[in-house]
Amino acid sequence: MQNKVGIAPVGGENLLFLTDDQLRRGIEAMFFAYRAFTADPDLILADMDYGRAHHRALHFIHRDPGLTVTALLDVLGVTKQSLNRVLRALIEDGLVESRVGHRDRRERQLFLTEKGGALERRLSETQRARMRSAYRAAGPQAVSGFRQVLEAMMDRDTLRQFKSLKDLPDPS
Amino acid sequence: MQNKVGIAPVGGENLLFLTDDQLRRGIEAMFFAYRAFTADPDLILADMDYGRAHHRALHFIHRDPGLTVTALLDVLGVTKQSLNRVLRALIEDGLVESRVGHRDRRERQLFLTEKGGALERRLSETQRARMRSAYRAAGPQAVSGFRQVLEAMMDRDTLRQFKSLKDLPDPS
DNA sequence: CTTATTACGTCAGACTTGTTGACTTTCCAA
DNA sequence: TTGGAAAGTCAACAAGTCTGACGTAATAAG
Repeated sequence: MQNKVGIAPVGGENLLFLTDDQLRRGIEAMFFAYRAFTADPDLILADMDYGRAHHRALHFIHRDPGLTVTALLDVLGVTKQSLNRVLRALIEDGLVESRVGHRDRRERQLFLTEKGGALERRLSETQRARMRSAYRAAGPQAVSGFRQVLEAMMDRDTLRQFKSLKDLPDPS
Repeated sequence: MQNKVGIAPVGGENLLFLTDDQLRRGIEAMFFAYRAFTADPDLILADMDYGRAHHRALHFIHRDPGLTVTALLDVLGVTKQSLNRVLRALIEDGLVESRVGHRDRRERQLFLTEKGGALERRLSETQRARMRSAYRAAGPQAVSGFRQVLEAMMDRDTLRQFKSLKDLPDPS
């Protein structure tokens, strides 16, 4: 079951890093890094009545203004009932605006209000700062590897979703 | 606020990758990759009455058999009330054994039973398989960068915790 | 020896985030 | 005009987290 040898059975390269122990270290690094990664926004959100779910909604509405509820549902991978509660709170508090779709009027298109944009910036800036610092410390080559491994970890559908995310049209 | 230029103000290197847009892509990659990363164990756990919290407990008991409840609390970063519920279920179901500490009899030392070890292996093997495949696809240099960036993202205490984790004495 | 502290366990109550299932409303399209 | 898709709503529940309070046992400190 376990690979005690530390050399992959096939493949000509030096694959010492594929020992179970090295893989376990990678798994643990993901666990610890993700916790650190979410720590800063969580601190801000804890003061308000919001949680991580609200942050995620704000993030994806910011990066693709006017997206429909279904599209948001898709990218977040939760049920509409779950998202609805979050969205309702954000709309009631005036952070998100829900407009009737102009092509298909059944659809709702979501936009951040000025207030919503302000909170999104405040949240994402802490996360960007951490990421920027990590990128700077590790260097360009490491960043490239970081991105390569993360993408290779995604399943087909997730990767497709990730790749299809458009660039920000207007970095406000 | 936003860095539209795309070149870091200081630093002689090519720091194009530090634009806000590149940082946002990194943030999203973390989000999607972490979701994929936990998907396989979650599927297995869903069948039983267990969740991600049980998996984490099994993982750290496996990697450091005999650790005390306080030590586990520390590494997981949750409250004892939260952990207690998880631990009680695992002990009642015969996956974890809690022995009175031989040095300090107030302490409880935690061990996996054979049954617990079997589940831990089943869970971690799916995660290792994904990580192995990602590592193989990305190559050794990318793996090195991946690890560097993840470590650079951790805060001091988390990094200290991560570094202090011992290697597995007996990869059973 | 008495007292304080530590480690652990437990009970109660709350919140966030997720789930299913059932139902209504709206509205496009055949 | 009617069927079906998109969206929203309500109810009930579960996992996992939290805080606060309390009890017990064992060690450490005085």
